[in-house]
Amino acid sequence: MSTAISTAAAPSGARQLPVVPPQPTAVEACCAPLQSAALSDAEAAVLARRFAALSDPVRLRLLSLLSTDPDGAVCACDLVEPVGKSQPTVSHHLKILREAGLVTSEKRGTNVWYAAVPAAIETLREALAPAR
Amino acid sequence: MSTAISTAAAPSGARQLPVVPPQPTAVEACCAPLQSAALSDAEAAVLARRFAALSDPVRLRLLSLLSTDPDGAVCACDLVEPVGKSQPTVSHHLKILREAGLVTSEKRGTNVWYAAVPAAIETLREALAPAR
DNA sequence: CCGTAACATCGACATCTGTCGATGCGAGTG
DNA sequence: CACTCGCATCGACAGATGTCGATGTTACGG
Repeated sequence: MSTAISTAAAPSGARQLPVVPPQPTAVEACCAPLQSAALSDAEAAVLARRFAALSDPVRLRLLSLLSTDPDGAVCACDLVEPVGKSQPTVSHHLKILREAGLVTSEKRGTNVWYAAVPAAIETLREALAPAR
Repeated sequence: MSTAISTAAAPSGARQLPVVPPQPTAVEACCAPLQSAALSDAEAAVLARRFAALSDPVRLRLLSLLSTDPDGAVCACDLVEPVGKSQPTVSHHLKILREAGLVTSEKRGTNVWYAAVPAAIETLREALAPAR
Protein backbone atom coordinates (compact mmCIF):
# COMPACT_ATOMS: atom_id res chain seq x y z
CA MET A 1 0.00 0.00 0.00
CA SER A 2 2.47 2.65 1.12
CA THR A 3 5.34 1.50 -1.04
CA ALA A 4 3.33 1.86 -4.22
CA ILE A 5 4.51 5.08 -5.79
CA SER A 6 7.86 6.32 -4.59
CA THR A 7 10.43 4.13 -6.26
CA ALA A 8 13.25 6.16 -4.83
CA ALA A 9 14.06 5.36 -1.22
CA ALA A 10 13.30 1.76 -0.28
CA PRO A 11 10.77 0.34 -2.68
CA SER A 12 8.91 -2.84 -1.90
CA GLY A 13 11.41 -4.73 -3.96
CA ALA A 14 14.29 -3.63 -1.81
CA ARG A 15 16.41 -6.55 -2.92
CA GLN A 16 19.97 -5.69 -2.06
CA LEU A 17 22.45 -6.43 0.66
CA PRO A 18 20.90 -9.73 1.65
CA VAL A 19 23.76 -10.03 4.07
CA VAL A 20 22.72 -11.18 7.51
CA PRO A 21 24.71 -12.88 10.24
CA PRO A 22 24.07 -16.61 10.55
CA GLN A 23 22.44 -17.11 13.96
CA PRO A 24 23.68 -14.76 16.66
CA THR A 25 20.78 -15.62 18.96
CA ALA A 26 20.89 -19.36 18.44
CA VAL A 27 18.44 -21.06 20.74
CA GLU A 28 19.94 -23.76 22.90
CA ALA A 29 18.11 -27.03 23.22
CA CYS A 30 16.57 -27.00 26.67
CA CYS A 31 15.14 -30.44 26.95
CA ALA A 32 15.28 -33.99 25.83
CA PRO A 33 12.53 -34.94 23.38
CA LEU A 34 9.02 -34.93 24.81
CA GLN A 35 8.60 -38.59 24.12
CA SER A 36 11.93 -39.71 25.53
CA ALA A 37 11.76 -38.46 29.09
CA ALA A 38 9.18 -36.81 31.29
CA LEU A 39 9.56 -33.04 31.19
CA SER A 40 10.38 -31.19 34.36
CA ASP A 41 8.38 -28.16 35.35
CA ALA A 42 11.07 -25.77 34.20
CA GLU A 43 11.70 -27.56 30.94
CA ALA A 44 8.01 -27.52 30.12
CA ALA A 45 7.86 -23.80 30.79
CA VAL A 46 10.73 -23.04 28.43
CA LEU A 47 9.43 -25.27 25.68
CA ALA A 48 5.91 -23.89 26.02
CA ARG A 49 7.20 -20.37 25.53
CA ARG A 50 8.94 -21.35 22.34
CA PHE A 51 6.01 -23.24 20.93
CA ALA A 52 3.84 -20.26 21.78
CA ALA A 53 5.85 -18.31 19.26
CA LEU A 54 4.53 -20.70 16.64
CA SER A 55 0.94 -20.59 17.85
CA ASP A 56 -0.12 -17.62 15.77
CA PRO A 57 -0.96 -17.70 12.06
CA VAL A 58 0.71 -14.39 11.35
CA ARG A 59 3.96 -15.47 12.97
CA LEU A 60 3.94 -18.76 11.11
CA ARG A 61 3.51 -16.94 7.84
CA LEU A 62 6.26 -14.49 8.68
CA LEU A 63 8.61 -17.29 9.61
CA SER A 64 7.69 -19.14 6.45
CA LEU A 65 8.26 -16.07 4.32
CA LEU A 66 11.67 -15.56 5.83
CA SER A 67 12.61 -19.22 5.59
CA THR A 68 11.68 -19.57 1.96
CA ASP A 69 13.09 -16.30 0.73
CA PRO A 70 15.74 -16.90 -1.92
CA ASP A 71 17.94 -14.19 -0.48
CA GLY A 72 17.55 -15.50 3.05
CA ALA A 73 16.49 -12.15 4.38
CA VAL A 74 13.60 -9.80 3.90
CA CYS A 75 13.14 -6.11 4.61
CA ALA A 76 10.46 -5.49 7.25
CA CYS A 77 8.77 -3.19 4.78
CA ASP A 78 8.17 -6.18 2.53
CA LEU A 79 6.53 -8.23 5.27
CA VAL A 80 3.59 -5.99 6.04
CA GLU A 81 1.60 -6.46 2.89
CA PRO A 82 1.92 -10.26 2.55
CA VAL A 83 0.44 -10.97 5.97
CA GLY A 84 -2.31 -8.39 5.68
CA LYS A 85 -1.83 -6.77 9.06
CA SER A 86 -0.93 -3.26 10.15
CA GLN A 87 2.70 -2.26 10.40
CA PRO A 88 2.68 -2.10 14.23
CA THR A 89 1.12 -5.54 14.40
CA VAL A 90 3.74 -7.04 12.12
CA SER A 91 6.44 -5.33 14.14
CA HIS A 92 4.94 -6.84 17.28
CA HIS A 93 4.99 -10.36 15.88
CA LEU A 94 8.52 -9.97 14.58
CA LYS A 95 9.57 -8.96 18.06
CA ILE A 96 8.07 -12.12 19.52
CA LEU A 97 9.81 -14.25 16.92
CA ARG A 98 13.07 -12.46 17.61
CA GLU A 99 12.75 -12.91 21.38
CA ALA A 100 12.09 -16.59 20.78
CA GLY A 101 15.32 -16.72 18.84
CA LEU A 102 13.54 -17.88 15.71
CA VAL A 103 14.56 -14.87 13.66
CA THR A 104 17.31 -12.29 13.68
CA SER A 105 17.23 -8.68 12.61
CA GLU A 106 19.81 -6.37 11.23
CA LYS A 107 19.49 -2.68 10.64
CA ARG A 108 20.73 -1.43 7.31
CA GLY A 109 20.26 2.24 6.86
CA THR A 110 16.59 3.07 7.21
CA ASN A 111 15.44 -0.50 6.86
CA VAL A 112 15.57 -3.57 9.06
CA TRP A 113 16.25 -6.94 7.52
CA TYR A 114 14.90 -10.06 9.07
CA ALA A 115 16.12 -13.62 8.59
CA ALA A 116 15.02 -16.97 9.94
CA VAL A 117 17.26 -18.99 12.24
CA PRO A 118 17.03 -22.58 10.99
CA ALA A 119 18.97 -23.91 13.98
CA ALA A 120 16.35 -22.57 16.35
CA ILE A 121 13.58 -24.18 14.36
CA GLU A 122 15.52 -27.41 14.42
CA THR A 123 15.64 -27.22 18.20
CA LEU A 124 11.87 -27.13 18.40
CA ARG A 125 11.67 -29.96 15.93
CA GLU A 126 13.96 -32.12 18.01
CA ALA A 127 11.76 -31.65 21.03
CA LEU A 128 9.10 -33.51 19.08
CA ALA A 129 11.37 -36.34 18.03
CA PRO A 130 10.05 -39.85 18.56
CA ALA A 131 11.30 -41.97 21.45
CA ARG A 132 13.56 -43.94 19.19
CA MET B 1 -2.84 -36.67 47.72
CA SER B 2 -6.25 -38.24 47.31
CA THR B 3 -5.14 -41.59 46.00
CA ALA B 4 -2.89 -42.24 48.95
CA ILE B 5 -4.78 -44.61 51.22
CA SER B 6 -7.66 -46.42 49.61
CA THR B 7 -6.13 -49.24 47.62
CA ALA B 8 -9.52 -50.63 46.69
CA ALA B 9 -11.26 -48.94 43.76
CA ALA B 10 -8.81 -47.30 41.37
CA PRO B 11 -5.57 -46.66 43.21
CA SER B 12 -2.98 -44.32 41.87
CA GLY B 13 -1.16 -47.27 40.42
CA ALA B 14 -4.13 -48.40 38.39
CA ARG B 15 -1.90 -50.35 36.07
CA GLN B 16 -4.10 -52.69 34.12
CA LEU B 17 -5.79 -52.85 30.76
CA PRO B 18 -3.26 -50.64 29.00
CA VAL B 19 -5.25 -51.37 25.90
CA VAL B 20 -5.94 -48.31 23.82
CA PRO B 21 -6.70 -47.98 20.11
CA PRO B 22 -3.72 -46.86 17.99
CA GLN B 23 -4.71 -43.45 16.63
CA PRO B 24 -8.40 -43.06 15.86
CA THR B 25 -8.09 -39.31 15.60
CA ALA B 26 -4.90 -39.28 13.59
CA VAL B 27 -4.08 -35.76 12.55
CA GLU B 28 -3.55 -35.30 8.86
CA ALA B 29 -0.60 -33.27 7.72
CA CYS B 30 -2.06 -30.00 6.52
CA CYS B 31 0.93 -28.26 5.07
CA ALA B 32 4.28 -28.57 3.53
CA PRO B 33 7.15 -27.76 5.87
CA LEU B 34 7.36 -24.13 6.95
CA GLN B 35 10.76 -23.76 5.39
CA SER B 36 9.92 -25.36 2.08
CA ALA B 37 7.03 -23.26 0.83
CA ALA B 38 5.28 -20.11 1.93
CA LEU B 39 2.25 -20.96 4.03
CA SER B 40 -1.18 -19.95 2.86
CA ASP B 41 -3.53 -18.16 5.17
CA ALA B 42 -5.56 -21.30 5.82
CA GLU B 43 -2.55 -23.52 6.32
CA ALA B 44 -1.09 -21.11 8.83
CA ALA B 45 -4.34 -21.08 10.76
CA VAL B 46 -4.49 -24.86 11.03
CA LEU B 47 -0.86 -25.18 12.02
CA ALA B 48 -1.13 -22.39 14.55
CA ARG B 49 -4.02 -24.14 16.26
CA ARG B 50 -2.01 -27.30 16.60
CA PHE B 51 1.09 -25.59 17.89
CA ALA B 52 -1.11 -23.75 20.35
CA ALA B 53 -1.86 -27.11 21.91
CA LEU B 54 1.83 -27.32 22.73
CA SER B 55 2.10 -23.79 24.03
CA ASP B 56 1.19 -24.58 27.61
CA PRO B 57 3.53 -26.14 30.19
CA VAL B 58 0.82 -28.30 31.70
CA ARG B 59 -0.14 -29.75 28.34
CA LEU B 60 3.47 -30.42 27.46
CA ARG B 61 3.95 -32.29 30.71
CA LEU B 62 0.77 -34.28 30.18
CA LEU B 63 1.81 -35.21 26.68
CA SER B 64 5.25 -36.14 27.91
CA LEU B 65 3.83 -38.29 30.71
CA LEU B 66 1.63 -40.13 28.26
CA SER B 67 4.38 -40.52 25.68
CA THR B 68 6.90 -41.93 28.10
CA ASP B 69 4.59 -44.21 30.03
CA PRO B 70 5.76 -47.82 29.75
CA ASP B 71 2.19 -49.04 29.34
CA GLY B 72 1.42 -46.45 26.71
CA ALA B 73 -1.65 -45.25 28.53
CA VAL B 74 -2.41 -43.54 31.82
CA CYS B 75 -5.58 -43.22 33.87
CA ALA B 76 -6.73 -39.63 34.16
CA CYS B 77 -6.70 -40.06 37.91
CA ASP B 78 -2.94 -40.55 37.75
CA LEU B 79 -2.37 -37.35 35.80
CA VAL B 80 -3.71 -34.85 38.29
CA GLU B 81 -1.05 -35.11 40.95
CA PRO B 82 2.04 -35.09 38.67
CA VAL B 83 1.15 -31.79 37.04
CA GLY B 84 0.07 -30.10 40.25
CA LYS B 85 -3.18 -28.64 38.99
CA SER B 86 -6.80 -29.17 39.98
CA GLN B 87 -8.78 -32.01 38.45
CA PRO B 88 -10.99 -29.70 36.34
CA THR B 89 -7.92 -27.94 35.02
CA VAL B 90 -6.25 -31.19 34.03
CA SER B 91 -9.47 -32.33 32.41
CA HIS B 92 -9.57 -29.06 30.48
CA HIS B 93 -6.05 -29.49 29.15
CA LEU B 94 -6.64 -33.10 28.23
CA LYS B 95 -9.64 -31.97 26.23
CA ILE B 96 -7.53 -29.50 24.28
CA LEU B 97 -4.92 -32.15 23.58
CA ARG B 98 -7.65 -34.53 22.47
CA GLU B 99 -9.25 -31.97 20.18
CA ALA B 100 -5.83 -31.32 18.67
CA GLY B 101 -5.57 -35.02 17.96
CA LEU B 102 -2.46 -35.35 20.06
CA VAL B 103 -4.00 -37.79 22.53
CA THR B 104 -6.83 -40.29 22.57
CA SER B 105 -9.07 -41.32 25.42
CA GLU B 106 -10.90 -44.51 26.23
CA LYS B 107 -13.41 -45.05 28.96
CA ARG B 108 -12.94 -48.17 31.02
CA GLY B 109 -15.46 -48.48 33.77
CA THR B 110 -15.23 -45.47 35.99
CA ASN B 111 -11.88 -44.38 34.68
CA VAL B 112 -10.70 -42.78 31.48
CA TRP B 113 -7.41 -43.84 29.99
CA TYR B 114 -5.37 -41.44 27.91
CA ALA B 115 -2.68 -42.23 25.40
CA ALA B 116 -0.44 -40.11 23.19
CA VAL B 117 -0.74 -40.23 19.41
CA PRO B 118 2.83 -40.33 18.10
CA ALA B 119 1.70 -39.89 14.50
CA ALA B 120 0.10 -36.58 15.37
CA ILE B 121 3.25 -35.38 17.06
CA GLU B 122 5.21 -36.46 14.02
CA THR B 123 2.97 -34.31 11.86
CA LEU B 124 3.88 -31.22 13.85
CA ARG B 125 7.52 -32.19 13.70
CA GLU B 126 7.44 -32.47 9.95
CA ALA B 127 6.05 -28.98 9.64
CA LEU B 128 9.33 -27.81 11.11
CA ALA B 129 11.49 -29.87 8.80
CA PRO B 130 14.35 -28.03 7.09
CA ALA B 131 14.06 -26.99 3.47
CA ARG B 132 16.23 -29.87 2.32
C1' DC C 1 -31.39 -48.09 45.74
C1' DC C 2 -28.54 -45.09 47.92
C1' DG C 3 -23.66 -43.66 48.54
C1' DT C 4 -19.29 -42.95 46.48
C1' DA C 5 -15.62 -42.39 43.21
C1' DA C 6 -14.05 -40.57 38.61
C1' DC C 7 -14.45 -37.44 35.22
C1' DA C 8 -16.63 -33.64 32.52
C1' DT C 9 -18.97 -29.34 32.37
C1' DC C 10 -20.32 -24.83 34.16
C1' DG C 11 -19.67 -20.17 35.98
C1' DA C 12 -16.63 -16.80 37.35
C1' DC C 13 -12.50 -14.43 37.42
C1' DA C 14 -7.82 -12.62 36.51
C1' DT C 15 -4.52 -12.52 33.10
C1' DC C 16 -2.61 -12.82 28.62
C1' DT C 17 -2.81 -11.82 23.68
C1' DG C 18 -3.71 -9.81 19.10
C1' DT C 19 -4.93 -5.71 16.98
C1' DC C 20 -4.85 -0.95 15.63
C1' DG C 21 -4.21 4.26 15.70
C1' DA C 22 -1.17 7.58 17.45
C1' DT C 23 3.29 8.80 18.54
C1' DG C 24 8.32 8.72 18.95
C1' DC C 25 12.83 8.32 16.93
C1' DG C 26 16.70 7.58 13.94
C1' DA C 27 18.34 7.80 9.16
C1' DG C 28 18.38 9.64 4.62
C1' DT C 29 17.20 13.42 1.29
C1' DG C 30 16.37 17.81 -0.93
C1' DC D 1 17.85 22.13 8.45
C1' DA D 2 13.33 20.82 7.62
C1' DC D 3 10.87 16.90 5.63
C1' DT D 4 9.90 12.28 4.89
C1' DC D 5 10.32 7.42 5.37
C1' DG D 6 10.84 3.10 8.03
C1' DC D 7 10.23 0.93 12.15
C1' DA D 8 9.56 0.47 17.18
C1' DT D 9 6.89 1.70 21.14
C1' DC D 10 2.73 3.28 23.57
C1' DG D 11 -2.10 3.23 24.96
C1' DA D 12 -6.35 1.22 24.55
C1' DC D 13 -9.52 -2.33 23.84
C1' DA D 14 -11.88 -6.70 22.70
C1' DG D 15 -11.44 -11.44 22.82
C1' DA D 16 -9.03 -15.69 24.15
C1' DT D 17 -6.99 -18.46 27.82
C1' DG D 18 -5.76 -20.74 32.36
C1' DT D 19 -7.44 -21.57 36.73
C1' DC D 20 -10.51 -23.13 40.34
C1' DG D 21 -14.81 -24.26 43.12
C1' DA D 22 -19.26 -25.99 42.46
C1' DT D 23 -22.14 -28.95 40.10
C1' DG D 24 -23.55 -32.50 36.96
C1' DT D 25 -23.23 -37.38 35.23
C1' DT D 26 -22.05 -41.98 34.87
C1' DA D 27 -20.41 -46.34 36.72
C1' DC D 28 -19.68 -49.28 40.72
C1' DG D 29 -20.45 -51.32 45.23
C1' DG D 30 -22.83 -52.47 49.41
